[in-house]
Amino acid sequence: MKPARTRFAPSPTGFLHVGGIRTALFAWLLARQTGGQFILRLEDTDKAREVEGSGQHIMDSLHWLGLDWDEGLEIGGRFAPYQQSQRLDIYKQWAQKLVDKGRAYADPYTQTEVEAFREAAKAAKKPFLFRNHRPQNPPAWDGTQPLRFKSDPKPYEWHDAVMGDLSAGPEAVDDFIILKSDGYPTYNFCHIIDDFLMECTHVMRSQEFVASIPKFLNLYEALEIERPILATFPYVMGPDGKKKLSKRDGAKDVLDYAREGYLPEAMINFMATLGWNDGTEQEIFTPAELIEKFSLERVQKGGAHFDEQRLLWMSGAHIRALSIGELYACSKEFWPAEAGGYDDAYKKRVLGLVQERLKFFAELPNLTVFFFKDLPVKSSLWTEHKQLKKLSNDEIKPLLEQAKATIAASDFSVDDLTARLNELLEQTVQKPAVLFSIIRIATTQSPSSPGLADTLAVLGRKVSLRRIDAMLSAL
RNA sequence: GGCCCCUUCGUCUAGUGGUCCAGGACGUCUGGUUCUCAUCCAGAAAAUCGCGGGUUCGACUCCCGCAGGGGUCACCA
Repeated sequence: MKPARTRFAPSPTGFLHVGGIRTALFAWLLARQTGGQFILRLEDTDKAREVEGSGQHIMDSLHWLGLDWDEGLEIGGRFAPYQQSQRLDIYKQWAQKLVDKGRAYADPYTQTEVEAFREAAKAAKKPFLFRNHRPQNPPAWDGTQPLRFKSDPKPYEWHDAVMGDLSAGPEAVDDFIILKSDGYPTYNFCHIIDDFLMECTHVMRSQEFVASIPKFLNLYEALEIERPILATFPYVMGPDGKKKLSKRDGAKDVLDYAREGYLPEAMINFMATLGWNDGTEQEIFTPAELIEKFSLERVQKGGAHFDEQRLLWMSGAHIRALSIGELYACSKEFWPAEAGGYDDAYKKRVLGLVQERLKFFAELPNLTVFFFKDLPVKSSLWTEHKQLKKLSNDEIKPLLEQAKATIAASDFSVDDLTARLNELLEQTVQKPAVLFSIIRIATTQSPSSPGLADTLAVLGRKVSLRRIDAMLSAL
């Protein structure tokens, strides 16, 4: 496959959610797979909608996920600048070419007048076509009026790398504004210029643009530029309902997942398999595998719902696949405050015990506090326990005393602890559900914990016995 | 309303005329793994393949119609 030059061209109107960044991911995947380039371009031509700081926020999101770009914002490149607001002269030149060829004209109407045309069309239940109102003798363009493309309506058939063969009639082609009266170009115009100048081989974007593609096709012809490969992605849908994932319906900022301690490779895996699969039964992919196996042809045509459960499962699966060293490196910012005084070796042992129950790192404090801090005695743990609620304190106390003696005699290796605990089971003729629960609750004061012997071994003699004593005096 | 697109278990999907009374995964449920939670293992329930017509010996797969859903018809991208 020829090296692909793909691009991600967001507008700085806020944060990126999973739906938006999946588009970036697919474009990146293709560039990496073919040994091509991935370009990051900022489409900041709408000053009104621009949100301060979102350019940086978008870059942060891409950085976190490891979607690195070869040209574009921050780093520049052969076709700099990569920010459309700094390329106004370029668009003006290209627009002038169109004017010279008689393929663009000044729009003489006021916005109110155009709005009236639109209303009339709507009332007549007809699609609005500006070209039906194309002026006979448009005024000379002086830069203060919007400049419109003079279209050449005709039917089109084209191929989309994802959607397949598409077609539309001439009614899909209309005169649209290419330069606004404020001097800024519209997306419809400048993305075509930039993609051409930046030598993009593929234009990958989401579904809302399909209806405009005939217009773009018409413009490519007028500009006499070869059109790139088109690839249109379906939406990522909200968890319920039929609407696309959107900020106003609570879609999260991708960086929220970073803050909650999801692994970037898990997010990538999740996003990639939302609407794509390799045809095998493989579910878990590393980024490298994705680069190798991704293909536009296997992207679904229909929208896929965002499934939080699946994300959680996938995140846990990626966490489980990490070595302790890797896991530890990722866990740095998520430890409970009390862990500050403990050394790396201790924390790694703790991590080893919770790795298989961790779904994302923000869960770390809840899962591990008791390894760092004596928790207050919590009576509900006894009263709500299936087995223990049937026992009185007088029944529990001697068992815990015995357990204390047993544990005190141990060298606190997991094996020795296990062996002694098993002996105790026989001596007391208790079920593990009773005996182990008593010890577990006494030493952790938590509703759940890793296995008892493992937990005690990490806690150590001093802490274990201290907590048992505290429990004993509370009973 | 015109035009365009989409439609397989709750969800993500496999499936390109017979190997599919539809396979996998998430989730759910059941059981097991000496305690809890999780992991892991085993098993179960779960899709009349949107509906109706064709074509064919045979259709989830091809054709036609319909329905539902979505998109679009901005000096937003």
